[in-house]
Amino acid sequence: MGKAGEVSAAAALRWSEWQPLAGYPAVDAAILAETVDGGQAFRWHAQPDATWLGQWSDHVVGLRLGAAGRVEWRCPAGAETRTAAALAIYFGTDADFPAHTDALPWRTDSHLARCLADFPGLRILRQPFGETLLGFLCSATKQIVQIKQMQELLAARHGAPVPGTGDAFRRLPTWTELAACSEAELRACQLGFRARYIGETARFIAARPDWLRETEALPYPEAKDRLLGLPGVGEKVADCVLLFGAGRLEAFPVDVWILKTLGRRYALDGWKPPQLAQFGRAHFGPLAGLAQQFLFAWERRHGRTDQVDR
DNA sequence: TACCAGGTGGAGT
DNA sequence: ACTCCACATGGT
Repeated sequence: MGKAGEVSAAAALRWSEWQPLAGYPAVDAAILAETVDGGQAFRWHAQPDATWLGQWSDHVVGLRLGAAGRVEWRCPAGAETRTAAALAIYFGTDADFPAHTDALPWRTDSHLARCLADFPGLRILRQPFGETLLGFLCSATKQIVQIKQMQELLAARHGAPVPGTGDAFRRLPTWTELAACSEAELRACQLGFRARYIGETARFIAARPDWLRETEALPYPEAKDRLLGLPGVGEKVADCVLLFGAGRLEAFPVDVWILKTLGRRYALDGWKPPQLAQFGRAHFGPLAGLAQQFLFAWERRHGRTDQVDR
């Protein structure tokens, strides 16, 4: 299991040819890394051959950078057609992120302008709604590397094999599968106190087969209200699920990094998360969640230490 | 070794 | 409504 297992599994599998990711901008390696491994998704792993290996739903994808920063992908041989369709959704290749980014108030916000310039091409992923909920239920006071480890343990121990890959890859468990797990089994996946939330949420969702699909389809305020009713889901997790798992770019999650960056760069030190969320919506507008991702990435790159350079 | 991590919920003011 | 704190556990 773990990274070594994935490497050998990836090597043993018969892969498709590499092909360009249509409709995706040229990026450098750091931007690609920030996009797939910067805290939106938790199932992408850097490989020793400088490719990325990622999974969502029953999709398995390799990514690499080709000439001139063009992103190329491959998948298990035979899955090319359905993977191409899934990639378009996942990476939002039909969405106009250049226009979205240009619509942010960077012209009157010099810090935002600096963030956009630092991560050209960064965008918001569109992940499966239920898997996004699981990932962010695991995220409370955990580092990204640990959240990734939890996802791998959950998939390895409780997820079904990905069809067409032998036993090389496993999906994340469905909510129905999670509902069948004991809390001890969940805790054994390093979930800690999150195990109870995940177990209770799983039983709630498993008893309501249409609940997730209906919630994903609702307008942002109603969808958020429903998510907030789940144990372990508060304002921040609900907004992450809607931003990264439902394409709601107005969702503005306030985590510890956004708390820091708004305090340091916008002179809002001491403001509470609810106030900051309101500031975010008012200042950044209907695409506040997209702005949030640039601020988050910039602060994690430059703000590790406590310096406050204005 | 301390402190921190893409927080939440419940108890006590 | 606001504040404080327990909750598990590995990274840095």
